[in-house]
Amino acid sequence: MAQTKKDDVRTKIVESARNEFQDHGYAASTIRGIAKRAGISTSNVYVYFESKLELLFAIYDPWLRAQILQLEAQAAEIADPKERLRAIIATLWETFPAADGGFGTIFIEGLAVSGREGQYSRDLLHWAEERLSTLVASCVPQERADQFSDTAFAHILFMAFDGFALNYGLIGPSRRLDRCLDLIVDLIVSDFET
Amino acid sequence: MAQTKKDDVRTKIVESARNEFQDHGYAASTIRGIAKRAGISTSNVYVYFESKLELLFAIYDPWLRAQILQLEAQAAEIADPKERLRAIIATLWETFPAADGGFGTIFIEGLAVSGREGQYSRDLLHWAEERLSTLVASCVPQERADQFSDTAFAHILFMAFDGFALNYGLIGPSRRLDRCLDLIVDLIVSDFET
DNA sequence: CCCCATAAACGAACGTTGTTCGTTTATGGG
DNA sequence: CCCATAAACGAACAACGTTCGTTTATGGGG
Repeated sequence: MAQTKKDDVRTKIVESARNEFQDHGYAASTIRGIAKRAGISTSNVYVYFESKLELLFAIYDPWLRAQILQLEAQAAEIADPKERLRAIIATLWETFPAADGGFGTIFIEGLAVSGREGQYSRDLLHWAEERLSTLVASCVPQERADQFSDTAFAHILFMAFDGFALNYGLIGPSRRLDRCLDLIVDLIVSDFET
Repeated sequence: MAQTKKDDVRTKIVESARNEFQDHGYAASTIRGIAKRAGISTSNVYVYFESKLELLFAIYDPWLRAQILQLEAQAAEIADPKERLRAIIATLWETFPAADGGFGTIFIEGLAVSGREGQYSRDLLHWAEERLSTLVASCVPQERADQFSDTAFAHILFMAFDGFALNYGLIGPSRRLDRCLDLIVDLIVSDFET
């Protein structure tokens, strides 16, 4: 009966927004800039996305899920549990904040700026913590398995990810991160060494 | 030779800003609202503070320092090391984000929104981590003292504080926090029990 | 004690922003 | 081949942080 929403327009908006966010961060990116880069009018963006924040989620959700799945694949190839655990946490605290132009950082920025509606990100966070928890459990010595039977540790890791991502955006790569990784890994699998 | 900046005007601005931030958060607070509440004109705020972000720092810096000093006093009265450690981390992850209308949360929000100039907050973060590190060291068993001789653990605690503060602002108090506290404390002083 | 240079204080304005509105234009089912 | 419908558009709205030009109060020098 009328025009229909076109997948290629939606894709163009998403791609344009991803580039703008990576170039300028969330707050400094404008809907006008995103629309211009996509080759459409400013107001037409709102035909496809309700708000700037929803646009960010549309990019971040699949991005994080892909990152987690990729992390699982990489971890599976590391035989030593201690080494594997270190790689997992290093990915979360070091790689993610810096990856793809600091995208982890940009999402945290967007959440802090626009957010007052937790429900959006809650499902994603739970999913990610569940996967991360399973991953961590595979690195923990048997006698401590019961301590890691729920998602509490993964929750702590993710909360700290928020902090590292924020700091990465404000200051840049942390020089103390290696020491933090050594410490947290030692706290968990030190029994293997002694 | 002319009018001088008046301490009571400056104080009124700070008090007004503190109330506005607590009522509406950082991004939703306006300079106009702060000025009106302080009983002065909008532009006069800029005679006393360079920007909205600097105004936030002027409030947050002494606030955090006072909170840390108060934490030190409270911790000193807890004899049992394990209990003391739990109280310290609980204060950082649970009390701080919620205290004074979520002020810890509001600062993280402000940093994420306006921040591109890490130097401002860097000194404060280092100071806080130094104090926190000393505090934590007093709870750690002797045989693990070398692991806690630097600020790495305090840094992790603060990074996670960022996450908990952010989540408190977006979702509200975490129900899983007790489990996280149990876990992190057990990881550090479990030797005392077994 | 009285100026007056100076800077606080002010109202208006600037340049942006995210978002909405009214209109035009393209299109897919009858 | 229509035409109701919704995509697409340009202009406008309301609100923001910040700046500007002017007015007004004041503290040190005569």
